[in-house]
Amino acid sequence: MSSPVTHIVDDDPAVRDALQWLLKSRGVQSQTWASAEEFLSADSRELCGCLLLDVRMPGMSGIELFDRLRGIGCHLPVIFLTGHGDVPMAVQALKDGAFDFIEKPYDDNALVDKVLAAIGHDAKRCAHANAIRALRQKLEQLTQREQEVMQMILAGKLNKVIADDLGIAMRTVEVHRSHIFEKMQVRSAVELSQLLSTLGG
Amino acid sequence: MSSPVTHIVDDDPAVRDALQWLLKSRGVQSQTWASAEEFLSADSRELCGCLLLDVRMPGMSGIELFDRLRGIGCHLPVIFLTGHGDVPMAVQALKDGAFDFIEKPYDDNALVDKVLAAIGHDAKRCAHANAIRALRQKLEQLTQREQEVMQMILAGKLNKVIADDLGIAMRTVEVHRSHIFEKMQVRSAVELSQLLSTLGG
DNA sequence: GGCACGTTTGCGGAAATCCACAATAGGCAG
DNA sequence: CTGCCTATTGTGGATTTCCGCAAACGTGCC
Repeated sequence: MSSPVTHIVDDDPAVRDALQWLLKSRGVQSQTWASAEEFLSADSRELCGCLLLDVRMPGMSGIELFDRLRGIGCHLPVIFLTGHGDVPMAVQALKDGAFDFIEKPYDDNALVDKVLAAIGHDAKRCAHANAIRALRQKLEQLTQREQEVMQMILAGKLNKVIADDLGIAMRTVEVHRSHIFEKMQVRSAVELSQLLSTLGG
Repeated sequence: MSSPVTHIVDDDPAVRDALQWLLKSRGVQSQTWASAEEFLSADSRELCGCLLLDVRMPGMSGIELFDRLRGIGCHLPVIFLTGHGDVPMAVQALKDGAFDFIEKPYDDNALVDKVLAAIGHDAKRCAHANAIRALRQKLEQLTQREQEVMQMILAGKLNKVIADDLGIAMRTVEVHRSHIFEKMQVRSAVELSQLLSTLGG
């Protein structure tokens, strides 16, 4: 897993530098982007850390970038920065899943605290995302037939019933079952069920 | 399950009446409370619907009431109303789990929409809470010993292992197992695992 | 054609689960 | 004291699961 990086998106070079300097002085790695469009061109789905986003920018606004990112499956925690934010905008942003919304001028310590909180939050998210990814990888190792059988196992059906439903011999179901457990690296149907339940959590 | 009610907490009788009238005209049941203290004395944990809360009130503020309610296990969705809200306050409220934050003067249609959204949201929460309650009720039917055995079943242990760990005969474990399935109304360890996984979801 | 892989099936046995019938023992309420 | 609940154990059998050994068939690749 990559180390957390705070991505700063602001059209003003002075602001970018000030933020980067502030974060660096507290030991927080950061990377700057001069526009929403620039950041969008990066592969943001793989990133870990957080996103410091100026609301008002020429071209694409921070809000719009936020929406776009969510649309393409990037769930990096976003902290908005704005010079003249109004309550409805802040409320909407947070309801849409923004992590925080800060008005300029900001307090250095408060901002760093929020960034650290966002990074901490994202660490959990990334860990969970990695667990999900590993699980999907295992699931993809299963053949079509094995996935069918697995569903029926999770439905609590006995091998005999599964065999009847699929119109195959019980022995075949047993073989599939064995392969499923092996590939999923579990030793019982209960473990399998618990492993899969982490997906829908 | 009780039908949803919007609880209005505001010290100004005119505001309370206006809100109640507005909601009634849209078919939304409501109940008014003249102060935070008054609402706190109600058994708010059993309520379904939402909470319209004035931020600034004599005595306990809306924000403080909100915190208190969360503290005592009331998770009714809260919509704050404020005459002169600032961004930091709105942000903090939403981060603490408030459902919405509206500035006065409010738009009637927008407010009703938000109330309806909150009520819809709470319907799901109540349904889930009821499921949890039913599950807890079943769990409480289990004796101490049965709960121990259940944990070990969920850990994927075989009856033989459970018997060894508890220092009792395998037959006894089988009896417990049977009782557990009966009381929890499931027919296999897999179903049990899935039933319990709804708790941690 | 040969080879790998997936799906299928059978045989037979070890191990585990499920269950009815039966019984002992302690705690607790009426 | 009696009845109910809980925990415990045993016997014996039906059912199910788990697994090694063996093999047949089709698809797709080299």
